Amino acid sequence: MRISEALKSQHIGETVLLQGWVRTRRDAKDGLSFLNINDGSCFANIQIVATDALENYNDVAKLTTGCSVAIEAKLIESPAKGQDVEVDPLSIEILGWVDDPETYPMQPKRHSMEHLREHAHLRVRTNLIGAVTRVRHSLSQAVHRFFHERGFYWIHTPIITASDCEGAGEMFRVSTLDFANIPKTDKGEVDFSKDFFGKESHLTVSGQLNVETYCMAMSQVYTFGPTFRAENSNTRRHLAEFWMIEPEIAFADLQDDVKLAEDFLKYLCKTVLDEREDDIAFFNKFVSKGVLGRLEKVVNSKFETIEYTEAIKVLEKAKAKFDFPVKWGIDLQSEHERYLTDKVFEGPVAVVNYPKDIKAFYMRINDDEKTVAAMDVLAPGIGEIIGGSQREERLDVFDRRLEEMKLIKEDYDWYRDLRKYGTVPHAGFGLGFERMVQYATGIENIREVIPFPRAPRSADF
RNA sequence: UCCGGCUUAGCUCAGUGGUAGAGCAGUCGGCUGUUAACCGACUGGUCGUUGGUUCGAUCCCAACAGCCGGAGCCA
Repeated sequence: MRISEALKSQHIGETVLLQGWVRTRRDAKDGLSFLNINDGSCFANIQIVATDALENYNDVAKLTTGCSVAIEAKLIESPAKGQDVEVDPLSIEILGWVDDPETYPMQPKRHSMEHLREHAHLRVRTNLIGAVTRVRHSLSQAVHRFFHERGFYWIHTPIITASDCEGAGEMFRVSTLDFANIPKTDKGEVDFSKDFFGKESHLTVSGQLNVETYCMAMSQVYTFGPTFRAENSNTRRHLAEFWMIEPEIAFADLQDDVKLAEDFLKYLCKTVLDEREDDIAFFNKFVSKGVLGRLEKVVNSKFETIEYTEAIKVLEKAKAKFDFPVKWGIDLQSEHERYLTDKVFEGPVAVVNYPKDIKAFYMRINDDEKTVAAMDVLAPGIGEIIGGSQREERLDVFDRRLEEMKLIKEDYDWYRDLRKYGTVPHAGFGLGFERMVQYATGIENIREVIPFPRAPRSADF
């Protein structure tokens, strides 16, 4: 039986098999030891009251943090404060000792995040990373459930791409060429026709262009998978490998897109509150004091939306001093985003209709010819958590935009086909999954919310 | 990549131009059910790396690496 189940008082009196890892051992006196056991099923440990009535009590009294045990357990009402249920063990089988307990890296105390990262294979045995893992799981399940309940299809877009037009950042090269002997063309350039795919290929930076094709038949689709950026970003908000969720909806405009983002974020936050109460209580107490309130606020309050042009006016009138001067046409800097989320709205806010010059080629030109139908959802403490837009569905307008941005039309042939053949208004957005986990847990550094973080000069384990 | 700070015992941290300390962990002993138990003893360190200044460097200087915070790129 999992410990989460065993802790329910309805099982008192039952004899069950519990299996897990020792978190702490306390000796009350000679012949009486308390073991706290955790199996990952919930935040709480279960307490084992071991006495010298056990035939191997001498060994049990030597258990240290990290040892694995299997316990034939009678669940009883606890006579002491601190827990309702505890275990009167019939037997304790020691499955695995800890070699050299003094150097076991996961001690029952607070560790630095750096230390935990250096032992990424063991850090999940801590309260913190265990709780993150459960929240991350609940969120991923909620992502699929949300879309499934609304009739969206999950599209498995490719990880490897030879299309050069995703345009969302530096890419990792995928190649089977021999670095020591690279084939060259007559002009002395690398001859990618000799490479595995017959041309340059990379890891995807976004599944959006691919998922748009499926949207143009299935109407409501989404991707949820790994994404790669070779940017040399050294911040607490960036990873080289991260998971992204990208829904795409047909017969929809920017308002529909904002509404979808709002419903989605609310659904995710509500799920975490419903399913991971114990873990969120822990984060709220020890990691980030306000995280519970922030989640409840997202669930219970209406989403704020502000026009980019209005946001600029608000920032221009702001008493706060900004390092970057505010004027119409600039991209919002971190300090501006922070002012909007923390001072003006005190919660997540969607900023819509940005100047076209600072946004991507596929975004739909508004009637004013100066802005595009883009939206960014900004969250306190995270910054940009969602970026999305209504897509340009008019072929002539799209082609003009490509020309303006000096992009090569032929590179976008299959993407342009979607506008040639039965085009419809459509929109979508991207949500950085790890940023969502950060928001839900209050964890400061993104490297703590993914099991094995990949970042510049960092790909251990 | 840029700016600032940090790097000392297994962990979390004090500290000093004359080669180092605490708490926790560990080991041993004690304690009539403990809750990160408590009490006593013991064990434990080429002070991030490389070079320089100095009679002498863990301490001052430089470079490098890593981490943290901020910025840029973005999700």
